[in-house]
Amino acid sequence: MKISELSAETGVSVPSIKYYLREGLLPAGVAVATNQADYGEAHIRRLRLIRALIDVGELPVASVRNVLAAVDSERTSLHDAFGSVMHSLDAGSHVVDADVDAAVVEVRRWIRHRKWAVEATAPATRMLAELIVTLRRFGFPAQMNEFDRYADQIFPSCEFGVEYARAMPDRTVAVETMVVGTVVYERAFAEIRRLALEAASARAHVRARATRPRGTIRRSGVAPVLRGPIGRDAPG
Amino acid sequence: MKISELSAETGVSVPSIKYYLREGLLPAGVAVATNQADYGEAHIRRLRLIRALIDVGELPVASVRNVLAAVDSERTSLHDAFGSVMHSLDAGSHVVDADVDAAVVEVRRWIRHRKWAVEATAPATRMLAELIVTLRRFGFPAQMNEFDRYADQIFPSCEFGVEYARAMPDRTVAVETMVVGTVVYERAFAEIRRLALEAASARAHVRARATRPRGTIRRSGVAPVLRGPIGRDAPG
DNA sequence: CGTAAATAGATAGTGCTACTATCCACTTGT
DNA sequence: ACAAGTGGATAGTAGCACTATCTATTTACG
Repeated sequence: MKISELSAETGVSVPSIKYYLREGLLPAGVAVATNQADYGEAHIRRLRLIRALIDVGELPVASVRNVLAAVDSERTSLHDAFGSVMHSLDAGSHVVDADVDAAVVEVRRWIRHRKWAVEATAPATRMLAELIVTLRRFGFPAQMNEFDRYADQIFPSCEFGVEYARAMPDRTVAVETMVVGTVVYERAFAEIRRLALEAASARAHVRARATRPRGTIRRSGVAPVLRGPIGRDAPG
Repeated sequence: MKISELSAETGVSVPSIKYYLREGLLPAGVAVATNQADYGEAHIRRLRLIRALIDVGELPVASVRNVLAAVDSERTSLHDAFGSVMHSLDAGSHVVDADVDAAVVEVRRWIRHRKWAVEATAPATRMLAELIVTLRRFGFPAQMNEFDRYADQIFPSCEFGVEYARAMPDRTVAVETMVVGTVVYERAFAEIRRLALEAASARAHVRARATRPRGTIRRSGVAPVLRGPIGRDAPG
C-alpha cells in the first residue's frame, strides 16, 4: 500500500501521515526503493489508533508517543502496558496543595476499602483528589462514599472489557483494543451522562413550571448561545 | 477587593485576570477611579468557575465565554441555560460520514426508548454516534443496549444533581452549580473508571499468571514509559 | 509630603503545538 | 516521455492562551 492509499483508507492527509512518521508515532513502511515504501494493515490500525487518541482522548502528540511505546514494548506484560497507558492518559502538572494531599489520603483509603489493586503511583488517584477538592470549594459535600454505587456498577463492565481485550489473538491487538476501549467508552459514558442530565433537567423544568402561573418562564427550547452582558462585542 | 487580592484569593495571576477581563469572561469591577476598580465575591466565584471549565473541562476560552453568557442571560430559564452549557461543552467540528448518520438514527431511537426529553439539536447525540462508529471500526460490537444498564444507574444521580442545583437560592448560583457539577463529576467518574480498569486488569493479570509456568512474565509493577522501537531518539 | 508600588487599559510579543508547505532527487504508471 | 507521486528534509504557519510592556494615573507608606 502506498502512502496515498493509506491516506485514502484512513482519512488522514499525506502530510499528516508524514508528520506522524517523523514524530515516531507511526513506524516506517517497508522500503521498496529510495522513494517508495510499502504500508500494511498494521499501519491502518495504528493510524486509526493515533487519531482515536488525539481526537477522542484529546492526548497531545507527545503522550500518544508514550502510549504507543508502551503498546509496542514486547517485553512488557499486557497489564503493565495497560498501566503505562493509564499513566500517560492522566499525565499533567499537579498543583501543590495541602487540601489535595489530604484528599489523596481519603481516595487511597477508599481504594483500599474497595480492595482494588491500584499502583501507588497511579495518577488517577491524585486527579480524583483534585476533583474532590474542587467540588468542595464550590460547596459540594463530595464524600468518597458517594462513588460507591457507581464503582459497584462500573467494575464488572471494566472486567468484561479487560477480558474482551485479553482474548485477542495477538498481543499488540490486545493492547490496542484495551486502549481504544478505555478512551472511547470513557467518552461514550460521558456523553450518555450529558444526555441524562439534559433529560433530568427537562423533567425538573416541566415539574417546576406546573407549580407556577403560566407565562413566567420561556416556553421555547434550549436557548441559543447568546452574548450576555459580559460579551465582548455588541450583538450584531 | 483589589485585583491583586482577587489574584491572591484565587491563585490566578493578575495578567491572566486582565486577560479574562479583556476576553469578556469576567465582568469588570466597580470603577472607583480611572485606575481603580472594586471586585467582590461574585468575581471570586466566577474566576473559580472559569478555571474549572478550563482546567477540568478543558474548554477553550471561546467556549467558556459562551457558557458564561448562558449563565448570565437572566431571560433564560434554568433549564435553557443549562442546555446552552451542554451544547457549548460538546461544540466541535463534525465529520460528514454516512456511518455516523446511520448511528445518529440509532442513538435517537435509543433516547426515545429511554423516554428522555433531549433536544433534537443536542450535540451529544452526534458525538455519541461518532463514538459508536469508532468502536465498530475497531471491531467492537457496540450496540446501544449495552448502555442501558449504565443509563439506568446514572439517571437517578443526574436527577439528584439537578435538584441539588435548583435548590440554590440564587439563579446564577444555581446555574453555576449545575455547570460545575456537570463538568467536575464527569471527570471524577472517568477517573474512577480508570481506577476500576486498572484494578480489573490487575486481577486478570494475576489470574493469568497463576495458570502459566513461573517466570514467563515480568513481576515488576507498571512499566516505565519507554521509548519503544518507533521512538524518536535513542535511549539516553 | 514625597515617592515607590499598584492599577486600568491598551498594544504588542511569546511559547507552544500540530500541522502545512516547499524542496529535492528520484520512480512509477500511462 | 513525462506528469504525477514518493520519501526525506527543512522551513513556515495558524491558533491559542497567555505575558510583557507601556502610559497615565492613584494610592499606600515612611
